[in-house]
Amino acid sequence: MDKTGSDQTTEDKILEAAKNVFVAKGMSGARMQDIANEAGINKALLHYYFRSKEKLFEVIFKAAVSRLVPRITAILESDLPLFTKIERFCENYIDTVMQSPFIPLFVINEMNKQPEEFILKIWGDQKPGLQIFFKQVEEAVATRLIRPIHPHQLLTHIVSLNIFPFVAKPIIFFVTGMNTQEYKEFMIARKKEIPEFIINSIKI
Amino acid sequence: MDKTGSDQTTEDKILEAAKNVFVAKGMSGARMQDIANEAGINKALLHYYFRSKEKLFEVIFKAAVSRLVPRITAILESDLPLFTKIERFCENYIDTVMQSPFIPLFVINEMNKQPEEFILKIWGDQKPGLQIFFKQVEEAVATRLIRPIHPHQLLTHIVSLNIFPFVAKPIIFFVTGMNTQEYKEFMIARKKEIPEFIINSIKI
DNA sequence: GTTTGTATTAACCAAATGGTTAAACTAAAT
DNA sequence: ATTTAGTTTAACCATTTGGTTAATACAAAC
Repeated sequence: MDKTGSDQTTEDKILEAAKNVFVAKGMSGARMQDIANEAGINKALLHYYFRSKEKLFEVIFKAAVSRLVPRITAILESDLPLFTKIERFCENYIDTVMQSPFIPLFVINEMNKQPEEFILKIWGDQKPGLQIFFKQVEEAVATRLIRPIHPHQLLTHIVSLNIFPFVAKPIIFFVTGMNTQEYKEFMIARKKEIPEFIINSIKI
Repeated sequence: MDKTGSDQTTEDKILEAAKNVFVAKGMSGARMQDIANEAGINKALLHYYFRSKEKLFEVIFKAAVSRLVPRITAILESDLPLFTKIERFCENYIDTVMQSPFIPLFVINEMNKQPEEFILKIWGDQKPGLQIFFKQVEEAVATRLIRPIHPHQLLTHIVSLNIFPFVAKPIIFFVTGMNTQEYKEFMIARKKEIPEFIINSIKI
């Protein structure tokens, strides 16, 4: 099967190419011929391996989401102290996304396109177990460990600070004049910058 | 021209419909027939009024961007004290976007699709005048008004906290159980929450 | 009522699109 | 060498797509 010296299967080639094209054009805008071109294969193979555009998309979507969501919610659901939780969340999130930087934009788009379907696909009919985190924040406020802040606002701050810089990459490059290596270091630095920023803000 | 009792021109109907479809499907994925359907008009009118899909898209893109970028950079370029600047930026930004909540996602997508073209279209060959803000942050650090923080990191924090919650609307709804009115109040509250959060973090 | 300019429509067009089909290719097993 | 199973290809198909065209409708001016 492998006769060109490359060790990538046709299936893997398709998945990689499809990911790039779906990210660039969205599901509707992506062309099967473009995916085939990018993968360096004949278009009929897309159907041979994945049956339809929709199914191909589904595979990539599932892979993206399953890489992100479980470990993120696991941290927030754990018994760790609040500040440790924030630190772990940030470190974990940024590490995860740096390995697949397309995920935030991809997930954001899908989430906004069909919100109900998106949520159903990821969580079914359950709710993410964030009550533990919310209660923890409320307790920390009540015991004056942290300033008064609504748990929803705090979670939004945390997630915003972690996600947005990935989708803002082009503008960060432009505004700061960073190159690729500098951007990478910038994002790695954020693993500590963000929790420090947050904890400094809420700590009494 | 107006014979149905509605005071919207055909052109306005097209623009509104196109905005919705472009936001939902992206430029590639948007279908002219879908836009015509949403506007309740004959497809040929799209070409009569706007010549081509690309030109139609351009009009909407320009309108979106011109509503956001100038006032945001103007605040950062001004002579206001640093903390006032942060407060003004957040208040202004959230007010602006709440009037056209589709803008962040729209702009984020365009920015990531073709970064160079995006930047060229908005700024031409100039640079946004953010040096004033960056120097201000450095001075504030030097004079121990604020904790040491890199200006690039601070700007990224500020913009992240303001933009992301708009594109995260579906997940915020889901995770918090908010309804539309509650979400609106939540976002209005952020006009004060965000600068407070930031200033508490950096202030010595 | 007629003319003029603008707006709207339905039909049409060539190209693009997702998907299908059958033949050809490849490699392993016999 | 032949058979088998899996992979790949080029051609094909019906439908969709952005855009065009000519006729019709509409409203204002004369």
